Amino acid sequence: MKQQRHTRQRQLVLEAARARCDHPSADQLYLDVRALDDRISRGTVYRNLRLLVQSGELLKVKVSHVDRFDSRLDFHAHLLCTKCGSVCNAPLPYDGLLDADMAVSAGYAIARHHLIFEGICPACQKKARQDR
Amino acid sequence: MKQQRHTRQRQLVLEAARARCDHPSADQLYLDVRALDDRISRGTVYRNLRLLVQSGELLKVKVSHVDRFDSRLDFHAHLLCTKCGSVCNAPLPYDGLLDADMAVSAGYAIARHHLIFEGICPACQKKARQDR
DNA sequence: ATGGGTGCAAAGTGTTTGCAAGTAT
DNA sequence: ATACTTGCAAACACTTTGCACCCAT
Repeated sequence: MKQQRHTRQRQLVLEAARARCDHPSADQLYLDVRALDDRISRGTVYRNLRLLVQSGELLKVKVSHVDRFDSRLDFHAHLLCTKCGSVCNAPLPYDGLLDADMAVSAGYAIARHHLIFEGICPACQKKARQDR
Repeated sequence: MKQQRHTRQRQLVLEAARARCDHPSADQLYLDVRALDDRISRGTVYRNLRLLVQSGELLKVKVSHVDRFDSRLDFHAHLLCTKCGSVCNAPLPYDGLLDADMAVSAGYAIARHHLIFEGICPACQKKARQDR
């Protein structure tokens, strides 16, 4: 991998990602950074996000068709609200044994697993009750 | 939901999806159907896939940024090979208890979960050994 | 000075949609 | 006859990329 330089833009992107815990999309981060530096471009944000994921400073969360990013680096499960689209961390420890078992039974060299719960978040449930 | 009609094109799309067990993408299905009817359009394939998912005759498999489809309708885990991009069914029973537990501990109304293992499939492992 | 990084705009990829004509019911 | 469906092409959303200039090392 090629040598990474320290730039103001990359720093801004990383800080923006760390400032959020709602697993923001690239575009959300672009808007956040844009509020601090109105000259930064989308291309730069996307490029830096890719670099930051490559160097392990961020993780990509694969919950929907759009890429989302997470500054929390330990593996963990996610909760996706199918109503409002929000993504939260799930209160559940990562089960490495699952990977080991699957490696044996399927013959794959398992690196990790993704576990995503789909449902309605408490806020949307409450709203649905009020609207009734 | 509006009334669904039976059309030759929809039938072709459904049969094409059922003929594969590798969780094909919309474009792969388009190519398969296109081989049988060279007048069908991409738009029609996409539209019918959406309708077939809505009516529960197919499931969308959310393993990557591109939509993939599955004619197997029971919930099950998947294995994604990060080398060749193939997707297989995982030999693991669906754990409904996990959903019930998460509903309690997170306060979500959980509908289901997605479990995706990432790793290298046996074929790619073998190829890697040979290339060494 | 060197070569990675930036801003911009254009291109790419996968999917959806408006429209006029066609067809299942 | 009605209104859902089709083929086509244009539009869309999200992401990547080519280029000339810039700047961290």
